[in-house]
Amino acid sequence: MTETTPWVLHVDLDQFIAAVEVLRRPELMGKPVIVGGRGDPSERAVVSTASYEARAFGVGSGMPLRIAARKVPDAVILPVDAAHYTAASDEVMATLRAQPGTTVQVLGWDEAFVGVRTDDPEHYARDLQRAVLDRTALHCSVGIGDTLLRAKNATGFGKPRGVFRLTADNWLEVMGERPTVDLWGVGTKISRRLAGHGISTVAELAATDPASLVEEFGPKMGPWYVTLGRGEGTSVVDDTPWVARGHSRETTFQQNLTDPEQVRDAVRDLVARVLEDVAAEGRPVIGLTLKVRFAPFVTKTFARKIPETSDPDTVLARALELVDKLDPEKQIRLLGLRAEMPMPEDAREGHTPTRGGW
DNA sequence: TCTGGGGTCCTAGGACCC
DNA sequence: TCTGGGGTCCTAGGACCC
Repeated sequence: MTETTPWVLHVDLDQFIAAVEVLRRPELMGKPVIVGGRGDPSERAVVSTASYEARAFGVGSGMPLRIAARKVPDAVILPVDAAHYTAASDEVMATLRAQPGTTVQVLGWDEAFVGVRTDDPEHYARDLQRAVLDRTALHCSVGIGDTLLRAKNATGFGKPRGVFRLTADNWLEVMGERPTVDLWGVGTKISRRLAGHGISTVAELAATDPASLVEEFGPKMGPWYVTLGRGEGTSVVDDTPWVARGHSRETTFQQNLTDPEQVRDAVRDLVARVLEDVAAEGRPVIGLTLKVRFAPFVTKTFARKIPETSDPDTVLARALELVDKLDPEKQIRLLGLRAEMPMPEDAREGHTPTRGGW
């Protein structure tokens, strides 16, 4: 073979948000750092990222900030500074794109797939880690795979600061006995439903007849879960620019809302904020979704298509019509508004229907 | 312990049409 | 009068990811 082998690398920054905060406040090095909400543990908020020192106390992403603060009394709790993380992320992604021969597919602030041709992917991964560290002073882990899925699942075994390879050769050996919830794309709900069919491990899922899951999960998702169990799927890293399908804003009220007029005020505010993002792209609005969380934790959504418009007053009027569907007796703890935008034809073309980031 | 904010995609069921 | 089968569009809801 004269051509070198194509590989998928999954680059994942270690404790990204906490690490970025420590960089601009070196005195925090080695301390338990928790970033979340507005940095006030008495408010309704959750942990975005905890440093490894804080994780040692059992704190993790998604945990209520209040609980995290209780677990680590001396933790330094900081507010989320999205603009700062975006800037740091851009530096990291620029570094990846600057490496010879790479195709970069960004998944979020702190991770990306990198497609590359090489006969020594471990060596390439170490070069990548060094380049990122030299330019941004941030450490990352790298998963190597022959599919996106295997690369993504490999990264966890390399953390922190390491490299791990997962291919068709060792997939079942490494992943086979693990619970299905460890798979990227399978959460707690699906893993429980799979268990109801006698499928608990990755190996069991991989050995399942795809057609047998159609009734439970539908024509696409049933067979797709078997694909996940096998670690298969695409090997193509896709760097075509991302086109937003919509924009949304949400607010959680510190005290539940009961007054309908307050709800209308909140919707006016959300419309204004959503439209800022939509207007920035110069695209019209074609649909609205109002998402409401009632106390304690029940979510309802109300959606409607609307004639294409860029007029803020029209959007506001339509949004307020959705508000009228709410039961005024119910206490509201979260309000979200999403505006959908038309997809350009060329962006829709060739788009692979996938979920959860790819 | 009590659950943020920003996204993506899939499915079911009803309305409507031929 | 009661009925088929196929298709599309829309709404609501669910699940997942970072």
